[in-house]
Amino acid sequence: MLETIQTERIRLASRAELDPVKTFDCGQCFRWNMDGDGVYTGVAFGRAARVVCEGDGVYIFASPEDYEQVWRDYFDLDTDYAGISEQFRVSDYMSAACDFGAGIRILRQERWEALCSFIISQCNNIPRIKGIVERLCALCGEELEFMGSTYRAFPPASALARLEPADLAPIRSGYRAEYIINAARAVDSGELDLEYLANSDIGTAMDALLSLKGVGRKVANCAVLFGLGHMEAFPIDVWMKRALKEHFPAGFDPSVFGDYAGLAQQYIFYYARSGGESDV
DNA sequence: AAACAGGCCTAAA
DNA sequence: TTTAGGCCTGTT
Repeated sequence: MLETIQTERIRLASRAELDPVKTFDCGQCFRWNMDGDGVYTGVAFGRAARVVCEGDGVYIFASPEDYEQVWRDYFDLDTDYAGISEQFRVSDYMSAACDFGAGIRILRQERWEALCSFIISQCNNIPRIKGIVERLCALCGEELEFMGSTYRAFPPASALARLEPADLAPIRSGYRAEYIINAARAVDSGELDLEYLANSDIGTAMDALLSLKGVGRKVANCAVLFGLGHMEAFPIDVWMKRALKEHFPAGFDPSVFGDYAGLAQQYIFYYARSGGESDV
């Protein structure tokens, strides 16, 4: 009998500050699922939680300990996104993107989970990425109980380092299996120190990640932005390429958006993906 | 049925 | 330094 975790309902933020739908469905994370009418349940850092909207507030069901140790930081609640995004409004298009994406928060995800998830993401769409990640967790993630259901933690690098690529056949990740195992071994052996890279400059972190087989510029940028907390990272995928070409025809340098360029990237990306970019 | 996907790798100019 | 083709699996 597992011990029951005492969950409480804790206010996270206003809905203006944190929009769960945008935040969980903008493509940055893969383990939050809508259970119905705006209720999301997810797992991160080996803890499960449920996020709900009520009135103009967003609340989380979690233990107070988990809130302090995990969720407060995870949702980046001490950062003023609205204030920061003022400097992104360099054009009508950017203003529209900022307004459209208002409420998105860059989740401060687990380092290894972010790296591994974005290795999986290459040449895949979100439903398939989520499917592969769930099967990976089912294969070797630790079980946890939360509000009457069983969930699985994301497997640590050490658990995957022991496996061979062929062992990942059940998760159907295709040619990415080799990349996953290889990266897990690099992390597990200490050859790739993600904590160190989270605390070094972004260039150092990028160079280290790019040395991994199966990690190119796009995946590395996502890993440093979503997993290592380097908010100036600016991942450019096919959607971003299209949007930037159309709205910054003279060329584009992410550094114009400063230390939080990654947030600007999410606004542009989310806006482009929802098809609103042709309006301006 | 064949092409293409929220890249990356290798080989070859 | 840029480009083409292949890669697992899944969907259209």
